[in-house]
Amino acid sequence: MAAERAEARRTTRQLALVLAAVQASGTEHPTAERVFARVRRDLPRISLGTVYRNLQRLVSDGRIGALAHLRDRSLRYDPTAPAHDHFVCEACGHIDDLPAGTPPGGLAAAEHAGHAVTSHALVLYGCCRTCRARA
Amino acid sequence: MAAERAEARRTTRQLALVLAAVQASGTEHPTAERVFARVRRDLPRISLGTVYRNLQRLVSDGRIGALAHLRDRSLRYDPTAPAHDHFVCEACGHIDDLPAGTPPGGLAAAEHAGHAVTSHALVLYGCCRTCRARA
DNA sequence: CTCGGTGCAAAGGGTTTGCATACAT
DNA sequence: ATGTATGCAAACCCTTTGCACCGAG
Repeated sequence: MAAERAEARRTTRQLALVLAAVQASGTEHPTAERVFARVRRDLPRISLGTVYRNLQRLVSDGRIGALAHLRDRSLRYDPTAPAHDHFVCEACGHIDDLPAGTPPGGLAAAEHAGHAVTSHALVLYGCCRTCRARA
Repeated sequence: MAAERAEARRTTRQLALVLAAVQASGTEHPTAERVFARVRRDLPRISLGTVYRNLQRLVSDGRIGALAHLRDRSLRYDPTAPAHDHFVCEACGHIDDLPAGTPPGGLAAAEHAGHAVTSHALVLYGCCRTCRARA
């Protein structure tokens, strides 16, 4: 499920720029399309396919994180690779990172059922600080 | 976010069978395709589009639940409408329901950041009881 | 009789893939 | 030189939609 073989992987301008775009995205959690738009400013001839391929590689190499469990089922990327939870504002769509701290709620129940839990994905929904102030 | 107007909704054989199929699915958490296959046994001429439309309606009417937070981004349906968490076995793919009990882990952090949390989705991943026994 | 639901088929969008070429090693 | 990564475009998958007909109320 992680990188298996370092293999003969080349360092291309495309890969570097895709990584840079995600790293520079802060808390935006960009979609592939958005990363594409950003990288395109420096490399106008890059293709969406290449962006997807590099994004995939960076994720499986553990260099960036992926967010694949949002309610709208969009696929987003995260400069922070280690697993952590997220808060999604239903008003503005902003996605905030949450510290990975506490263990997930259903853990005890799952283990009581005999399952071994190795990871989890948690998304909180609500109205963010900014939107609440605005209302 | 829920049903807004009862309106003039008709009870068709298709709707009833789609509901029945989900209700009979136990803990399978079927995809639309699977519901389609099942309903087709009784109504060979039903179309996938109709299944999707009825599934949508049943969800927004709160008669069944939807699971849109899986890592593989598949969309699944659940006879249990009230929100609850899930455990996914990475070995066999089985999805188990977890009691809705405890509040989610990052709650305190999110509220500390000034966000108002109204709901959440939690999916635990690991190896289920059965697969562990098998190994 | 009405108009909401259905079947069919085509459209959509987001992501992946095949292929010839370009380029990192 | 060697073979990986790229660009392009077509293919894919899953879900949604448009439209004419059907049938529940």
